[in-house]
Amino acid sequence: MSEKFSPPVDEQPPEAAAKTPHPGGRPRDPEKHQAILQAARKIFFTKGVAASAIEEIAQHAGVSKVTIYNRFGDKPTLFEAVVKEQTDSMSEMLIGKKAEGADLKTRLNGFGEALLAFLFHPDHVSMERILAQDLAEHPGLADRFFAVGPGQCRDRLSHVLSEAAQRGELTLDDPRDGAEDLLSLWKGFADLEFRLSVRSPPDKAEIAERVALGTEKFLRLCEKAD
Amino acid sequence: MSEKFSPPVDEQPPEAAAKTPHPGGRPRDPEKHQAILQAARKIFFTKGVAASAIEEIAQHAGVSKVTIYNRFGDKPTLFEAVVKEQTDSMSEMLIGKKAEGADLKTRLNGFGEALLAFLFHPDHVSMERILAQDLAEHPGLADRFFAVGPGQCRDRLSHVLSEAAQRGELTLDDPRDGAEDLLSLWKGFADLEFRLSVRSPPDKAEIAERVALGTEKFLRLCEKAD
DNA sequence: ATGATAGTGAACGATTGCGTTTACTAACTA
DNA sequence: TAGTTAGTAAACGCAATCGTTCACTATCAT
Repeated sequence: MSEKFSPPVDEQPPEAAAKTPHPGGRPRDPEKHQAILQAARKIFFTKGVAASAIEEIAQHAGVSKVTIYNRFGDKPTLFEAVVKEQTDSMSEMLIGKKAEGADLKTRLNGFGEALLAFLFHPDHVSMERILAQDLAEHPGLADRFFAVGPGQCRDRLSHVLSEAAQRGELTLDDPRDGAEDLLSLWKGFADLEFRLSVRSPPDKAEIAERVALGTEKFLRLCEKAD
Repeated sequence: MSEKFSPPVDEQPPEAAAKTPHPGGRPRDPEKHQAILQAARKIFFTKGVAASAIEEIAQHAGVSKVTIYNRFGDKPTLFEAVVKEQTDSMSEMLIGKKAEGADLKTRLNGFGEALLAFLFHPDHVSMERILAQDLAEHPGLADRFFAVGPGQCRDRLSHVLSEAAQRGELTLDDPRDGAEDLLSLWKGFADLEFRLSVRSPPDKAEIAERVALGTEKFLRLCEKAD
């Protein structure tokens, strides 16, 4: 695997795109880019990186194998592009859900439901599986992924709790530990079951129920923690 | 991968071993069997099944490649043998720790420490990583592994809690849910960090601290749950 | 000693899949 | 129309690895 987490070689900064529009010649088909990433995600996350053949991805994307190599240059680089796309969408989701609402419980539930819907999505479960393997082989990547993924997620929740504590809405020793506890209660045993393919992905209702129960337990825990 | 979870073809029932001792000919070297499994575990759990070469395992075990094929016949079968060995040792551990002790907290802590020491061991973390990938491809295996692994673990803890509830040592709606909560609090965020190779495995002291904190929170939760 | 099984080392055929090259067509600019 | 880039299809060289076979040695029971 590669040692970097960088974008594909051909990717241009959004602003530079205007400066270097079409130096002449046939323009790239933007749909192909998406098609490749989509197919790569599906294949990579299903069979694992090592077991995935570039040619299969090409075929699945309706694209020539050479096109993939021209655009991404490498198998590891293609994989990193897929991972980056996924983590970006997670960041977007976390920003989108500002955890607004009337009381604390409602706010937490909103945050938790959005988060679990993302974490328990088959695509994400698969990615975590594959990525864990990859990170074990390349320790350098682990911290970088963790920072933009689970770490960011915990910190954001921790911030929500911290604010609530300042407003006197709950008592809390350490917002960071609190966030970890809340996340653990939300995910619970189901997390393991999804990862091991014992259960099929949950629907909205099941997620809402999990989150509600978890939030309730967490708040009960805080009341007694003063 | 293979579709079954059965022992290697050559394995004999323990009793039959006396009946069919040595029909003549050179006896098998029992040390080689262990050496192969040990090497296979190391290689499989480090690089993944697909990326592991039988020849490397053979070399690492100080054994000829043909010997492996003669004994296990197949790569998937070898992998299954390794997994079986691991789950067996987990069952042993769970039976060994009967969760005995003076008060409930001590008993739970004893159980939790033994369990986490096993779950957070690098070998087990690696196996769960690799296995998750394999189970995703072969759903039939998932339930069978879950039953002898995490499922058994949860049920055993659930039983401990249930008994305690009957003795009036704690109040509990559903021992099964309680067990899941307690497990979640014990594992916490650290579980994810180990799986993603962000943190190195914990020592006894760290485990004991995690477990103590988790147990405390859980018991606090139960007191308020009546 | 004889026959049988276990084990080794080396070579083999077959397959797979990476990444490249070649020759060709398609789309766009000047 | 000429020049340039994007894309395709097919074939190639190359390395890895599976699972097998062969010839040979080692270790046991009778």
